[in-house]
Amino acid sequence: MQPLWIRELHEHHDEIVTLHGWVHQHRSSGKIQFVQLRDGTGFVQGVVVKEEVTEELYAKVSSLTQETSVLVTGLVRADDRAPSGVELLVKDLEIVHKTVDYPITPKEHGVDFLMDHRHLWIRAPRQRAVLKIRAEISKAIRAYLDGEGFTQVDPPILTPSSCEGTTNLFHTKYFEEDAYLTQSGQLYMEAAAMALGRVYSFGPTFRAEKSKTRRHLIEFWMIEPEMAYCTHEDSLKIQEGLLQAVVRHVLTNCSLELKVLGRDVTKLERVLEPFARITYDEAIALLRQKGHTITWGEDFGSPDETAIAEHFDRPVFVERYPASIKAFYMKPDPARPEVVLCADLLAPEGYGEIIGGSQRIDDADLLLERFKEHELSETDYAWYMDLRRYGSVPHAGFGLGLERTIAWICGLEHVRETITFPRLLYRMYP
RNA sequence: UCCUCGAUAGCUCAGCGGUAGAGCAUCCGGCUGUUAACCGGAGGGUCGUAGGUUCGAAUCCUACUCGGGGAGCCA
Repeated sequence: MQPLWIRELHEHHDEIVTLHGWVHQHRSSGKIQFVQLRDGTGFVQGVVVKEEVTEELYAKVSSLTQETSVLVTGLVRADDRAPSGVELLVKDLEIVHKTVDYPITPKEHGVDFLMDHRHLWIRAPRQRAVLKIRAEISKAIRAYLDGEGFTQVDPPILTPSSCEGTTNLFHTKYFEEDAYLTQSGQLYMEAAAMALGRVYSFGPTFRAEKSKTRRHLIEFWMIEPEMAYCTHEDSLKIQEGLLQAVVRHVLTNCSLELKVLGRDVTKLERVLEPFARITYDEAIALLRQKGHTITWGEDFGSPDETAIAEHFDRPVFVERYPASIKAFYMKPDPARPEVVLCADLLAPEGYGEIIGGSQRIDDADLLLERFKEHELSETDYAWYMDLRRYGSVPHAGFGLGLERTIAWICGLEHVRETITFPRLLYRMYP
């Protein structure tokens, strides 16, 4: 008999079917046994009644251990007493591989232990739910951007130098030359936008920072859209539309997973309303009002960002920062050159910055000036200057942090659970 | 790099100067509707490592190792 997936069971009530999967849990009550079976698509309970099966089958089921892989044949029937509403009355069972001493028991475990067993931990219902939602979020991001006329472009991962010149990069050799793992594909995406109009990258990014907080990974994924003939305002509309589409997609397609995670969906539903917006100036005033000591021209610290985000029940754009604390390529506000046309999007509930974006400098002379101010090599960036020499246009773009977005939507304590095998400070195993 | 907390049974922890404990997991027995099942029994430990104080150290002190949370940096 061709095995079915558990997610297909609802179409096979009162039929004899075969499932293939793993024993998630096993309970015995003397003359009746319950086997929780999982196959990656869902969970279902198998029931074995002693007086209805052979002694041999009953004994075989008695010997089942957690995570033993099995083929199970039985009758599908609805039963309110079963956790999923449907259960399988077991008629036959074949052990594919017997598991002995599975390390992750159905009790509490510490983070260190779980991370050491990440390759097994991902089998747990909560972890499965997060990875499932991650895949759906990725899908929704691509669907939205593709629908808005974007083309996916893949920038290089090995780069000759830093894109923004600030953070520490992972160093490696490129034959005789020095090379670094990318920390952002943005500069390349600007070139791609001039070729294809609207583009986005979707890939891994590396930061060799010794960050050790719930919001940081050493290796994480970023989506970097870049748009030609686009202003700061246009970019904010795309950012808002993108996140709303993502949240809407998750709410409609992942309700089971959100339930497993215990996520308060009313907080997510609020995201479908227009986002809050505040300028850097207003944010400084707000922080001083809340008792933070900060003066105009200083960058926000982590506690500052949290305080701003907590003030709103939706994501909030903080825009127009002082030019002096932002990246060299950001375009000054023509009405107020001391600030730049940029915005960071802070997620609600303390999940921090999930988007950073700006309109880029399109004037060659101004960009050259910025190179000098930041002591950047004109020869290294000659190709980037070319974009302002040959048909320069107003353009803007942003970077969306995938893992922070997932952590926020799933309501997780830490970004490390949003990726299958997180690369963390002092942790590269497994 | 800095601040802070921690390391005791396979796992989660209690014990905080006087012979090493519990729950879960494992094994054995019982139970016909379990939902992290329940009930009874058994096995299981150089208390992270190295020094020091003390009649006596898991417990106090020092250093180191490993890890958690945070700062800075950022998505």
